[in-house]
Amino acid sequence: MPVKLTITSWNINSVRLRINLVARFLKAVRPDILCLQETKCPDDKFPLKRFKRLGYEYAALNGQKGYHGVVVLSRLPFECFNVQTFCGKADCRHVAAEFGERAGLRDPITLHNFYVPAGGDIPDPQLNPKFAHKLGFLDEMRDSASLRPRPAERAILVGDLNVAPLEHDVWSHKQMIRIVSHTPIECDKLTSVQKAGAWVDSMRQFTPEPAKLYTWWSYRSPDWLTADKGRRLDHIWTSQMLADRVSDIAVAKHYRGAARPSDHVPVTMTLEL
DNA sequence: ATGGTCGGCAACCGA
Repeated sequence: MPVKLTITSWNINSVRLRINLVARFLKAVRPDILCLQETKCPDDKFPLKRFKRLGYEYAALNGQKGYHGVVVLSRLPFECFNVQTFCGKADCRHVAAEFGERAGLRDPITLHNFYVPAGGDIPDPQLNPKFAHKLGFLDEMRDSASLRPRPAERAILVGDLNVAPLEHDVWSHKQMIRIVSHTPIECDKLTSVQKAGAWVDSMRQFTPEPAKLYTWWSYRSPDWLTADKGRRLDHIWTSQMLADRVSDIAVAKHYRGAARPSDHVPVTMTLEL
């Protein structure tokens, strides 16, 4: 009996400010699991009750005051969750939840939710410590044993990875090549993370190049829709084992046009298990 | 070539 599982990743840029927008999305799409980034909310102030009322009873929280913050919210119970830190910082940029028997799964699935550092404006690690941090973070991801699923393992990695690695993940490869998020060094490092864990890029499985594919449009462009100078900063990867179980990827671009939107839009994956 | 806009949180930092 095939079982459908849907997972959404969304950089919400303050979960408290946009709780009504999130609620609207959940009522419309009803994903089984919602992974948020940039919640900007300490765990003791997280609007758990609102999510419970919406049907999302289970939460794996990793938040902090003011900056960063990730969470996995779920309608299905998970077995356990854990967090990883990177670059010797306490930043809340990762949480992983293990879905298994309690969620009705015979074979368990590990779900990683990431918020990779944006890296500042100057694409030189010598001049810009924020860019150095981003590169170091990607190196640690590449080297992390928990991000290298065994061939038989079922794992998913989602999040705002803050890198648009492919030529058609940006509106103009030529004009973006010196802009942080699309410089060769960070694109190569993200590809190394992917290679090290043999991860499959689900979004590009469904929309191969040369089709343009974006998940983010800058707040600084009032005509974001017509200019359409987007970037694919958000990603959904699966382990080899799950790659042929992905039946759909949906980028909900219209949420960028909402009142007081996030600059990122939700990306939803459907799995047939 | 430059500046354009957000959110948190209360002067700027991070994006």
